[in-house]
Amino acid sequence: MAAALAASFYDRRTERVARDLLGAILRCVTPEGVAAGRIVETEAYLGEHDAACHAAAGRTARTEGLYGEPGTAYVYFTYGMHWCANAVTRRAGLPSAVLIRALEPLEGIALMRERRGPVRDRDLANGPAKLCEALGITGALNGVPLRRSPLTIHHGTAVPDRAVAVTPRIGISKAVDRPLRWVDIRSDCLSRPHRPTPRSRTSR
DNA sequence: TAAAGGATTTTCT
DNA sequence: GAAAATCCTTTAC
Repeated sequence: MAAALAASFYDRRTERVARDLLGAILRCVTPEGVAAGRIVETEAYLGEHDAACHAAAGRTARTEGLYGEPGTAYVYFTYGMHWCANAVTRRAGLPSAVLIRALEPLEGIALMRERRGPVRDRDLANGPAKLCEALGITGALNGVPLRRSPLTIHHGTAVPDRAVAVTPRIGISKAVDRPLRWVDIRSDCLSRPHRPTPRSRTSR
C-alpha cells in the first residue's frame, strides 16, 4: 500500500487537488473489513464565492467541516438518504473541498457487493453516494484527518485511462463509462450567480 | 438509452 | 415550506 497523501497535498488550489486526486486510492477500514478503490471522478467546490458550494450559504453547523484543516473529511447527508464524501482543501478557514464522485473498485469487492445489494459491479461505486455506501462512509467520519484514520487517500500508481475531472457547474455523470477528459474551469462559472445545472442535461 | 418521478430528512429561508 | 453536491425504478421511444 502506497503512503497516505500528506496534509500539504490538500493545501493547494482546489482545482489542482481535484485533478491530482484522480488515480489516488480511497480506502476505508471498518469493523466489517477493508474496502478501497481508485478515484476516477472528482469535483471541485471552491468556497463561499462558488454558488454551487455548500459554503455559499455561509458558515453553519452543516458546513463547519468545510472550514477545517486541509486533508480532513467533509461528509454530508443529502436527499434524506445519501452520504457524500469530500476532501477538504486549502488552509483552515477557507471553505473549499473536492467531492469524490466515483471509484474503480480495487479491494474488498465482496464487501462492497454486500453493502450495495444486487447491482452490477460497474455500479458498485460510480456515484458519490454509491461509493460511500460501498466503503461504509458515514457522517461519523466527518472531520477526521484523511491521514492515519479509518478513511485514507493514498498515492496512486497511475492516472486512470478512463476518468473525468469535473468542475463546478459542469456536471458529468457516468464518468466510469467515459474516456479521459479534462474539463477546465471556465472563468464565467466562478463569478456569475447561478443555480447548479441539472446533471442529466448538461454538456454532451 | 433517455426521461420522469418517488424516496426521505436535513437545512435554511 | 422548499430545495437539496443522489439513486433507483418505471415508462417511453
